[in-house]
Amino acid sequence: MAHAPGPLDELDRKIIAALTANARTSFAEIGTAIGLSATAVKRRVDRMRETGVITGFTATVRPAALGWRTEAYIEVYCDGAAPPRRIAEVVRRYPEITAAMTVSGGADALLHVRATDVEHFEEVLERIRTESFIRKTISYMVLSHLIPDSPEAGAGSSAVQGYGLDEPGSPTR
Amino acid sequence: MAHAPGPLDELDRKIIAALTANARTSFAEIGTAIGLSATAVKRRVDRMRETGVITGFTATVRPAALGWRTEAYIEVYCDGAAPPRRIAEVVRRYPEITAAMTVSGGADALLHVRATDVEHFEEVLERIRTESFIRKTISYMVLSHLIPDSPEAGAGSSAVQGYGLDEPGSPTR
DNA sequence: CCTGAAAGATCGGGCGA
DNA sequence: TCGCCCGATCTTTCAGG
Repeated sequence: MAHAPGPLDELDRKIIAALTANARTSFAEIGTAIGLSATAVKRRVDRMRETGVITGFTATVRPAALGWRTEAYIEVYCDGAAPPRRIAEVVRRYPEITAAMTVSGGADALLHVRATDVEHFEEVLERIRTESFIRKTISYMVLSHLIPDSPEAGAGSSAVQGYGLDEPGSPTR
Repeated sequence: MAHAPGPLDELDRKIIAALTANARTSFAEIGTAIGLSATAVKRRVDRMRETGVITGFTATVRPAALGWRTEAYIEVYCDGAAPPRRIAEVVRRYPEITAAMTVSGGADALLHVRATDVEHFEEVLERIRTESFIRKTISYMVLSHLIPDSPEAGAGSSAVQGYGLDEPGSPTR
């Protein structure tokens, strides 16, 4: 939680590369790969967590396997003074909203939404549109991913995920 | 790599929740938490990796700490027949493009881009705009994230990340 | 499908260079 | 900062219900 990132050397970067490739790689294995002892690797990892460079370790899951089969981005246009704080409060109430940010350009905010299916998405969209300060929305349904593994992880400062128990109970079947 | 996801029971979901919260949680700990032996937990995790439910384990990193301080979404409008395959090929050549997808709505594709700074982003954008089939682009610079931890991980079927050694050599300093 | 046992690897703290 | 040492814990395979 400290905040003194301090420059990372090449060893730190290699450690990060190893851990992003596989978060469960042992410190010993990383160590032999980069010419350091397991202890030294662990210390560096601890320090990077301390300073907020590494914000966590997470399993990546195929959302469809958990029942989230629909994905969309929503541009949000707000009334006059749209205080980001207000938007943030509202947005946090939706488990379907997995990312939200203010943006420059036409829209005030951009939301990333996951839903079980199109019906569910429509329901979420309608709920969002009734929020007091929202003037207009434009939705982009995601059709297909062009990059097999779209990282995007750590877009904010991710540490905990936890989409999985929120809503859908129907696996791939 | 097999593909027969087969329904997940509640135990599987709890294991996923534990591993997304912290990918380095030991099987033993997960086991005691959900009332299973470490062996049983491992077997279930192995199976879920096998069937593609869990696609990998990754460290989440604060991009700014690695030198990626600028983030944007780009709507791409293509000429006439815009074959997704063609777009995918091109898009894969850009290390700065961390996610790309085809979308319904006005635009043909939506790109997520990370750059070291605004100058770098402008340079990337200009390169993208010279691609043969692109007619028009609209950029949204990300100003601030409204959800502290925007998961988004596993948007596709993530297993490896690896942004970190591609370009920027300048840490936080 | 599960548990339990056992061998080897890993973790994590302490200590000295 | 590092590497080495060591007890506790974890991983992984195997046998058995």
